[in-house]
Amino acid sequence: MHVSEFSTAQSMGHHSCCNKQKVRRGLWSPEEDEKLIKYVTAYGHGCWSAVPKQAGLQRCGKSCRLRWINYLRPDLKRGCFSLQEERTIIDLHRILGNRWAQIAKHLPGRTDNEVKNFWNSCIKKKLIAQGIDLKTHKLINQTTSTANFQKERPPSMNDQGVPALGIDLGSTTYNGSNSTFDLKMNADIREIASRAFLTGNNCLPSGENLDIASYAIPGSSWMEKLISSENIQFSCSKQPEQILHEGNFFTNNFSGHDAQLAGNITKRWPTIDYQSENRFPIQAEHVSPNSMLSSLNMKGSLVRLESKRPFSDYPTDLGQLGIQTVPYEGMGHIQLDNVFLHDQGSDPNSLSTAQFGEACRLSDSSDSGLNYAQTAATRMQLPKLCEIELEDCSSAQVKRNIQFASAYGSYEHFDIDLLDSSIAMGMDTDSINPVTEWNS
DNA sequence: AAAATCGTCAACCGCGCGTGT
DNA sequence: AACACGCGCGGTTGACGATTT
Repeated sequence: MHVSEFSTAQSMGHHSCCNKQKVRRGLWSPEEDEKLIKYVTAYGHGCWSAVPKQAGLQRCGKSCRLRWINYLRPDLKRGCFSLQEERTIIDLHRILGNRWAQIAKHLPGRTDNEVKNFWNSCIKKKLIAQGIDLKTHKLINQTTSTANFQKERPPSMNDQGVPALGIDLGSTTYNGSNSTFDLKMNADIREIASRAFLTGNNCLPSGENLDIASYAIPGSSWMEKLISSENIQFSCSKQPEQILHEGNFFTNNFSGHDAQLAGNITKRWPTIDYQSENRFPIQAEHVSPNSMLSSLNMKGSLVRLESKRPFSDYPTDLGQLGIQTVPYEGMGHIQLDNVFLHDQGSDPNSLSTAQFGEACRLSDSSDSGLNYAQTAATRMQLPKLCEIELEDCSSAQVKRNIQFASAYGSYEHFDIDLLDSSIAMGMDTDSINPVTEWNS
């Protein structure tokens, strides 16, 4: 492939947009770039197939489009991927597979091509070196079970890393006697929280009401400030390294909701990234409407709902669920956008927002399905992709989960998409007794 | 020092989907 | 209904610089 090469559509079988003209192929010259930039900046791209002619380029429209999207667009980030971006890619790949365009949408300034290249040239090797299966993201040679779930996840998800989640600590400075650092809620979770806390109704399925007053936030709450996009600044006389290892630092210094929030943050404070990035990314899993983070019992990443049949096939009347006779064979994969996930179920008033890229797993102790009616009024919308995973829990639990999912189906508010049923779920279906209780 | 191999990434290719005729 | 067209996507290629042999 050389810059000077010309070819014709007839001889090479190229795109229809190249049919009637000789087109250049290969790398773009600075002159070509300039022409394309000038044209698109002035007139927009409009119909790509018309661009080369208008811009005076001997390229096909497709090539112009690609060059613009992947290289010339002004909003591209360039440069190496940050650790945070890498984790986001891994987390999303676990959920989405090789859907690079979808993944790239969650990485501002990055293109699908860039993400794909990064995955193929870099991340892939790391995961393989860690013995992680590239499709399932589980450790190779380890059976699936509830107990093993945490261990099977990529290290980046829990113990060492931070998915793109709710709260970030900004840059930290230490002047020899004091550490100062900023806390800021990221845009995703702020949007969720603000709709729940401040606006209320527009985050609820139609016909439901939320008593906002019952979730009043203390005026001095961090949460309130964070939602309003303020930085919260902390200062203390310890070195950052010391703080990192003091699990009770925040709880000793703040009270009430703030202390609980802080305590949870502190516990999840990772220790490996500080030196290199001078940042404190935080894996704060959930923020609940009463301004607390959700229970520590939350089991990490929820994100997948599986069912044998298209979601819409499930009767929305919970009483009819017994219709399914072999619910697990050839399980499909349901992707729920705008889903709100219930916490472990102990307190219907403390529903938590499942964070983007993260999820709550419906454990055996979860009563999400059973409590559904009770808790419906406090559901709110999750603006990002979310899925729910059925783990190898009892069939009764699976049934509840399906009820839970099915209940969502009764709301047009939720946008439900059935993905390819061939997607490997990495699920140990043998450990489930699917039929006997299903019909009960 | 030269050749071989590796790694990265821009660019290409073919396919599928949506839309218009 | 059938076809043409444009677009976006994921898989793949190949140029080229870096590293190893």
